[in-house]
Formats: sequence, C-alpha cells, structure tokens
Amino acid sequence: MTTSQTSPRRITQRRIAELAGVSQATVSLVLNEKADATSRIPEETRDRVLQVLKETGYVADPAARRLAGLGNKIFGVFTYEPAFPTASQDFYAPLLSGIEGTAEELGCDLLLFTSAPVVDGTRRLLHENNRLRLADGCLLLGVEMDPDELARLVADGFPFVAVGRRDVDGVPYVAIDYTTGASELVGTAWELGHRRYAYVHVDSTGESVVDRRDGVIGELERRGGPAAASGLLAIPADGPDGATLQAAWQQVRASGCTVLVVETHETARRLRAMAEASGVAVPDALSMIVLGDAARPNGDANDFTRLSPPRTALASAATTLLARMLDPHDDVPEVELRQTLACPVMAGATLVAPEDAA
Amino acid sequence: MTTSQTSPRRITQRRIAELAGVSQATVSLVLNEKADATSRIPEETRDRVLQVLKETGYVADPAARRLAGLGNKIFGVFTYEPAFPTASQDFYAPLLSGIEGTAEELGCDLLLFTSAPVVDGTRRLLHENNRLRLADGCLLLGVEMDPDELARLVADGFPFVAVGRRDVDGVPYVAIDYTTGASELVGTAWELGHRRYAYVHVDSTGESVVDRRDGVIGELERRGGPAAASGLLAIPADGPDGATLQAAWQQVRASGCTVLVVETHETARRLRAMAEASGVAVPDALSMIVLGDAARPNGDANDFTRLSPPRTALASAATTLLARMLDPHDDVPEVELRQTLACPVMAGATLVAPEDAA
DNA sequence: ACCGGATGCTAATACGGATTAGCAACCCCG
DNA sequence: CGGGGTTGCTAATCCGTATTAGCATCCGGT
Repeated sequence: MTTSQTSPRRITQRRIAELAGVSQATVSLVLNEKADATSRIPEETRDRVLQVLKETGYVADPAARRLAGLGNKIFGVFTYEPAFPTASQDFYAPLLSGIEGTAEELGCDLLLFTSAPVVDGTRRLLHENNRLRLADGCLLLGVEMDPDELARLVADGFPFVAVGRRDVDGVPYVAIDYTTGASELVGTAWELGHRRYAYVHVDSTGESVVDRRDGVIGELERRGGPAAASGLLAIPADGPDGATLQAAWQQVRASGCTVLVVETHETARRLRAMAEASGVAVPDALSMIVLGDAARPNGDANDFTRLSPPRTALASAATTLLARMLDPHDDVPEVELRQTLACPVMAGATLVAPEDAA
Repeated sequence: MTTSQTSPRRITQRRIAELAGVSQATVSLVLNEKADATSRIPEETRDRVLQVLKETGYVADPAARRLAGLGNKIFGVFTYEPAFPTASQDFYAPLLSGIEGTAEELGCDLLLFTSAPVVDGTRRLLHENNRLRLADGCLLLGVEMDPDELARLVADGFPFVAVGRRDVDGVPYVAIDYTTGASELVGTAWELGHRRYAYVHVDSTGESVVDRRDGVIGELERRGGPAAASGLLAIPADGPDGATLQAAWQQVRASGCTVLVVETHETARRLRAMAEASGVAVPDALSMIVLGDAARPNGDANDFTRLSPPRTALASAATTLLARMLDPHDDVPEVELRQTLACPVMAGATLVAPEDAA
C-alpha cells in the first residue's frame, strides 16, 4: 500500500522558502518561533514568510516532525480484548468516551491499534510492524493484559498508562478501588443480618476481578472469621452460556443463601429472571448485590444494590496522567504514577434484611 | 511535547546491520523481501539478518517508513460534529463500530482526529498542524460537512471517503438511499388512506436530511399532485428543546393530520408521549412514521413503523472502499466511487388506516 | 589470458523538518 | 583603520527507512 500522492508538488518548507526568498532553515525557525540568541529573525523577514505560509496553507508533515524527534500529540489506544464483536462494546464505550473527551480538551489525536493480531485468544500490541512509535504515548485497556508486554514497554521506556490496576513493576496506572467498594456492600449486607452468601463470579485473573473477590471474601472473614467465608459459594460463570448460568442458579438455590453477590449487571439481570421464574422473589426471598453497573444508565430500570464504578472518569484520569508524563515541564512524582479512584455504592432496592433475620 | 526517548540506543536497521555484519541497505532489502534482479541476497546472509532481527525484536519506525513514501495502514477518522458531548454518541456508535470491525479485518489502525478545533460550531479538519498526512486515507463522518474542505481534499488528491452522500464534485462516498425509503413509507400510508400529513423535520441542509425530505414530499406530489404536498406541515424541530417540541405537537394536533412523519426515533418517542398525554391514541387516532431507527436495538421496545438505515454496514462499506482506493493493484472504476445502499423499512405497529378512511 | 555476464553486496541519496555551527556584513569603539 | 561584537541568515547534518546506481568478485567460455 503506497501513498498515491501524485499531486504535482506537495507544499514543503523548501517550497515555502523558495517563494519567500529565504532558506528552508529560516522557514523552520519562523514556524517554531525560535528567537534564541543564536537565531534572530527580523520582523520583516518573519512577516514575509508568514505571509507565504498563510497563502499556501502549509501544514507540516507529522511523519517528518516525528522523525526529527518531536512529539506529535497522538495518544495510542490499545484494547486487549477484541473490542468489536459488540459484546465488549458496552464495556469499552464509557472508557473510550472518557479518553476521547479528555483528548479533545488536550488537543490530541487518538491512534486506535485495531490492527493488533489475536494470538492465544488475546491481542498482541507488540507485533511486527506495530505503529506504536507513531504515538507519543499509549493507553492500555482490558481486563487482562500480557505482563510480558507490559514489562517490555517499561524496559523500553515507552510512556504508557494502564487503565485499571496492574501487578507489574513500574507500570503506571489509574485504578478503581473495587476492594473497598465490595467490602462496603458485603458489610452492609452483614449488618442487615445476612450470614449465608452465594457469589457468582467471573473466572478471571484480571486484577480488577481479583480485587472485587478480595473485597467480598476479605470482608466476610473480618466479620465472621474464616468460617464465614466458607459460607461462600463460588461459581464460575464467565459468559452468556445459558446452561451454565442455569446450573449456577440451581446451585445458588440449593445453597440456602439469603444474599447473592454477582459480578456483572448482565448476569445479575438474567439470574434475577431465573429467580423470579423459580418463584423466588427478589429481594424479599433473596437479596442481590451487584459488583458492577449497567453498561447504559437508561436501558431497563437498574434498581440493583450495586457498585457504580466511575469508568468514564477512570479513563479520563488515565489520559490526563499520560499527558502529564509526556509534558517535559511536568516532573510527575513517582507516587502519582499509581492512582486509585473511589468506587461509589448505589443503594438500589435489591438488598433487604433476610426473612429469617434475628 | 518532545519524546523522552532516553533509551540508550533504539533498535534501528543500522544497529541490526552492525550486529549482522552487513549494510543497512541489506537489512532493508531482507525486510522487504526484495528479490529483484538488481538485488539478490543469498540464503545465508538473509538468514543471518533474520536471526538478528528476531533476537532484537526489531520493529520499523512507522514515521520513517511514511517519510520514505510508504503507506502505513492507518485510516484517519474525522467527525464533523463534536462526537463527545455524548449526545451524538449514539449517532456515531454504529458507524464507528462498522469502521473498527472492517479496519480490524484489513489489519489497519485508526487515527481519530479528536484534536480538530471547533470553529463556527463545526469542527475543522484542515487546521494548522493537523495530522492528516499520517494516515493513508481518511473517512469523514457527519451530517453536514464543509464543502470547501472537501473540495480542498479533492484538489490535493488526498484519498478519502465520505460516509453519506455529498454534493461536491469528485467526492467519493457511500450513502443510504433515504429518498426511496421515505417514499415507500409515505406511499404505504397513502395507500392505507392517509391524506393529511404532518412532518416534523430537522432543520438542516445536510444531504441525508434533504434526501429524506425529498422522499416524503416527492411521494406526496406523485400521489396527489402539488396539492397533496401542501397538505404537509413542516415544523422545524432540531433538538431536545422541550418547549419547541410542545409547540410542534400543538401545531400537529391542530392540523387535523392523520399521520405524523418524524425524522428521528428520539423525537418520535417524545411526540408519542405528548400525544398519549393529550389523549390521542397512537396509532388509532394518529399514525406515526419515523425516518430513522433507535440508536440501540434493545432499549425501550421500538415498534414504530420506520426506516432502519444500515449504518454499521454503511460505515463498513466506506472503509472497504477506502481500502480499495489505496490499493495500487485495484483500479477502482469511477462509478464505484459513489455507492448507495438500500434503506429497509420496518413494519412496526404505528401505521394503520386512518379512522375516517373511505 | 581475457572478456562478458552474473552474483553479492554497499554507498549514496531522497523523504521533510529541526537544529546547530558558522559565515558575511555591519556597527561601535579605540 | 582594525578588532570585537552583534545581526541576519544559511549550509550542513540528523532522524530511520527505501531505493537505485554501481563497485568488486567470481565464473564460464574462447
């Protein structure tokens, strides 16, 4: 794929120089407002050059600028999960929204690495001929990221920020404090009298998933000792497989739990439907707690008692952090390279005291 | 903003050349598999170079490749309306989805021109220091586009495709045949006996808007002569301004029309609510026709009789066309530079024969 | 032994812009 | 009138890659 730039003569600094009767270097100096002691350009010359620049509508070639060692205000965006079998679309939408909004404010363009090939079920950023270096820095999204790739980026000194906590040395990130949020929710349930919990969770080693699990289990152990956490029923349920979810629901029902903890809104919605279909009223017979929010605020009324992770703000903060890392005038202190945002709890209507409460 | 690439020594072809004991040119030749008569590289040398390439994990600098005149498989994406006050988000989501999916298949990256400044209410692609030239070609989205900018792009010979019909010479586009779709809908209504129409339309000169209007008015004139079209009540209603829409509804009601033609799903939803609130049953007392689809397939049940523009397919086709234009082996015939997709009609449940039908 | 042609590679240059060293002209001062 | 400083600019080089011209070397043929 070659550029079919057959246009007779692209406008370059050299061309501008010819028209203005100066050298290419002078044009560059005028463009970059270099008024060092070494290179002073008198008003007259400067105006003449500016005049020609205006007439021709000159625009610098970003590739050349980049090659010459300048930044070009482009942030790369990479998503580890393939973003467009529409399934994950709802997941990424608020993140991309936050990134785009902030990039617009910063006057940056975004380079989406849609070309990354899928290997072993996850996409590879560092494939041959990746266009990473075209960007000044990069934002990484995804539930799970390849630690080797992260380490390589760190080693190469390539500026990037992960959206979500990452357990790899030297990786800058902005995260959501799921642990505390999950703890709060479980703690509230405990205080209402709930003692028997079922927990339908996503089977993933992604840091955010682990954080939520830690929050749930940690809080139960704190409240009731190790025994309480054993009242916990862990059921992997990682997708929209109807049969799997039905089986999970049967287990939940058989467990005699009074409250059901679920990872995602979508799964919660379906489990609630199964519960109602089985004649189990929510929340009267069974309370429900959801550790995530609905993808869309509107949609079907979302009255789950739940966490509401600030995902747009998360992505926005990551973008801002990356911009700061790239700003040579801003020496970002080490501690700010790892940020954590609080995860608010939404009261909802699916958590009430258990029927058999003391 | 400079690149803080202080990494000791980036891996370049020159470095590879040193390690393999050959010249930089040889490395380039091996990389690009040039086996011309002029430059033959024996197996042995080639293997040695490939070995070093593999060991070092060399990746070509895309900026340098670009500067040297190669394409780099990057498609620019530009939206004329600011995409992220979330309002237009629903509008762009299916389009971006189509673009992303196709780009992924093609192995292309996407450069989102989020940095474009807003001037006079619309964004400018060709601002100073735009990064357009970094892309091989560009996709343009938006209800209204600046004809001057389009003409400039054509004149410069920059490869691009507009998503939606454009009335500017030499502009390649992929469009949706709104005119025929709107005609069909209005024709169906006519055959059911409707003679008095109200038409609440967006006040815009965007080609797609004009096409829909032409379809509605054209069909009425064909069916009932110029007189029929005078039975048409045009009411500008360009936004979510509640008062304006209320006024529009009052006019609609006073007009004694039997069928209401509306541009967008969102407006239709609100007008239906106003109708029901006024005791006017839809569709029994008032039929409704909508010239667009809901942003999200799910959401509130969408049973409007309506057009369902294939927007994802539209964007996908535009992306494919751009790829073909950039392929030097593919000499796209002139006629294929302007494509039109059919716009299917969804039967829905809001169009019935008028109460006073003969 | 010498010539023509292939083989295997490299030197040189282009791409467009940023930057630095430094040239030429002028001015001021002694 | 000559030396040192300033002013106004330019030539040259670099960034990393692609591409072309062409230099050695060897081989086969006569």
